[in-house]
Amino acid sequence: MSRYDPSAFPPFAVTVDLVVLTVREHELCALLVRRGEPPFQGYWALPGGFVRPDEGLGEAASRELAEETGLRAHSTAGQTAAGAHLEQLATYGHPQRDPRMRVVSVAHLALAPDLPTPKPGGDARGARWAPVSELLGPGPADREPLAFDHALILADGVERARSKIEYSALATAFCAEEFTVGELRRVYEAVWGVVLDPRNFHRKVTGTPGFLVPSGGTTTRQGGRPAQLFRAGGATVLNPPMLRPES
Amino acid sequence: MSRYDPSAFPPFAVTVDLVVLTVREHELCALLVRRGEPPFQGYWALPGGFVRPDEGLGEAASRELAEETGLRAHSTAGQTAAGAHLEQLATYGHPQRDPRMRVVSVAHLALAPDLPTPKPGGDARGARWAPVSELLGPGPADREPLAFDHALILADGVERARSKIEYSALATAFCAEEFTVGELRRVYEAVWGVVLDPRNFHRKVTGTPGFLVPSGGTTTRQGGRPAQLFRAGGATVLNPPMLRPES
DNA sequence: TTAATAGTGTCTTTCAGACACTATGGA
DNA sequence: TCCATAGTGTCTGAAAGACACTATTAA
Repeated sequence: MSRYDPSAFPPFAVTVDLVVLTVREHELCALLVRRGEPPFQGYWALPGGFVRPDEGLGEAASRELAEETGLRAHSTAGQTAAGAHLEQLATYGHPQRDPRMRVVSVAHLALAPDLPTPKPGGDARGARWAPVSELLGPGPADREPLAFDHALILADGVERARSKIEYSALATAFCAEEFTVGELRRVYEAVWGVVLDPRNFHRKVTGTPGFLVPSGGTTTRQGGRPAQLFRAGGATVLNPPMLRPES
Repeated sequence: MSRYDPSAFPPFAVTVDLVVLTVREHELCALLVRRGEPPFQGYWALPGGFVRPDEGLGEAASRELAEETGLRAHSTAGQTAAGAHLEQLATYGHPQRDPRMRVVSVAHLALAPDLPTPKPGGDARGARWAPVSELLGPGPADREPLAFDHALILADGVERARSKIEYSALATAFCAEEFTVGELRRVYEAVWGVVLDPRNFHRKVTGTPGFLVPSGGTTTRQGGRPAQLFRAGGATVLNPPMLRPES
C-alpha cells in the first residue's frame, strides 16, 4: 500500500476560488461574477479558475485576482498603492461539489480598498459587488443562491475577515493609502456590522503601537473638523487587539 | 477561456497530510512515520496519503488518523473518550514539492491526548513521537530534515495549535477525559514552551465560563494535596481568553 | 449659528500578573 | 517533620467602555 504511487493516483482537478471583499458605502461587499455556462449557468459565483500545471496555489490566486480586478496582490506583508491583501482561506473538496467531476478548490481571501470601477473585470461575463448582508445571514429564503458551495466559502471568508481585523492590522487593507481614523472606524463598523464609539476608537487605534503612522496632511472629505491622515504602520499583529463587541 | 472545462483540466494528485500533536512528559510532540520508499526513502515524514475518489477531505484525514493512531476524530465539537480534535490546517501545492508529479496536499491538524502506545500504528513502517523542539526552531543545522515540505507544514500546525489554545478550549483535547487544573496548566506550558503561575492560572481557568466542569472526584496522581477533577465544558471559545505571555 | 466630525480627558470596572498565605496529601 | 502540589486572597497596573467636553471646519 504505497502512499505515493505516481502511476495509480486518482485524478483531481484543482481550482482556486476567490472571496474578494471591500467596503462600499458603509457595507461589506463581495465580488461576484455571473456564470456563462453550465452547470449553474446564469448563477452568480465567486471568481476563480483552474490552477495551471506549473504555478503555485498563491500564484494562481494572484493571477485570478489580477484578471478579475486589476489588483496586484501582496500575500505576505501589508498592501501598497494598487495592491490588495491576499491569503489562503481553506480548501473545499466534497466529492459532489461539482456535478461533472472531482474538483478540489483552494479558496483564497482578498481584501481590497473600494475600487473606482463599479463593475470590475474586463471579462465578457458580468460582475458586481454584492453586499454580504444580502448574500448571507438570516435573509429571506428566496434570495438568489450562489453556484456550487460558494455561499459556504463566502461565509467562511467573511468570518475570517471579521476575526482577523481584531488581532491584525488588516483593516487598513480596506482603506486607501492615506486614510483618517474615522474612515478606518467605518471599515470596522461595516465589517462587523456594529456601531463603535468614535472617541474610544480613536484613543485605542492611535495608542496601538505600529498600527498607524501620521502622514502629515489633513482632510475634510468627511466633513467637520479636519482630520489627520495616516498610513498603515508596519505592524501586522495588534497589541492590544481591537476587540469586537460581544453578541 | 472556459473556467471549468472537464475535458481539458490539468491533472493533479491530492493527498492529506496530518500534523498530529500530543503532550508527552511536558513536551509537545508530533507523530512521524518513516518513509519506506523513494523519494525521501528513510526520511521521517508526516503521516498522510491519497484522497480517494469518493471521499471528502475531512473524511480522508479522519481515515488516515485512524489508520495511524487508532483515534476516532471529532472534527466539529470537542473530543470524547477515544477521540481527537481534527481540523483542516492549510493546503500546500508548490509545483516542485514532490519531485515526481504535481501533488497538492491538504494538511490537517489533529490534537490528541497522550497515547498509551509509545510507537503507534499497526503499519509495518516505523513511527515515533518526536519532540517539536527537536524538529523546529533554531536547533543545530545538522538535525535530521523531514521529507518534502513537511517541516513547513509542521511549523504551521504548531503555530496554529499555539494560537488556538488562547481563544478556544482546545487545550482540553490534549488531556484525558478527566484532568486536573495542574495537568491542564502543564499542557499550556508544554505547547507554549513557557512557565505559568499556578495560582493565576487556576483562578483564570476556573473563572472562564464553560471551560471546565467539575466531575466530582479528586486525585493525587500528581502528588501533593488532592486536586479536583474536571471535564471539558461545552464552551468552544474562551471569554476571557487565555493570553500567551509576550515575547 | 448650527451641524458635523475630530480629538482629549476622566471615571469605573474588569482583568492580568505578582506574590503572600493557607490546605492537604505522601514520604 | 518536610515537601510537593492545590487553592484563595490581595495588591497594582493596563486597558475597555461610558461619556463630558473642547476644537475646527462647511453651510
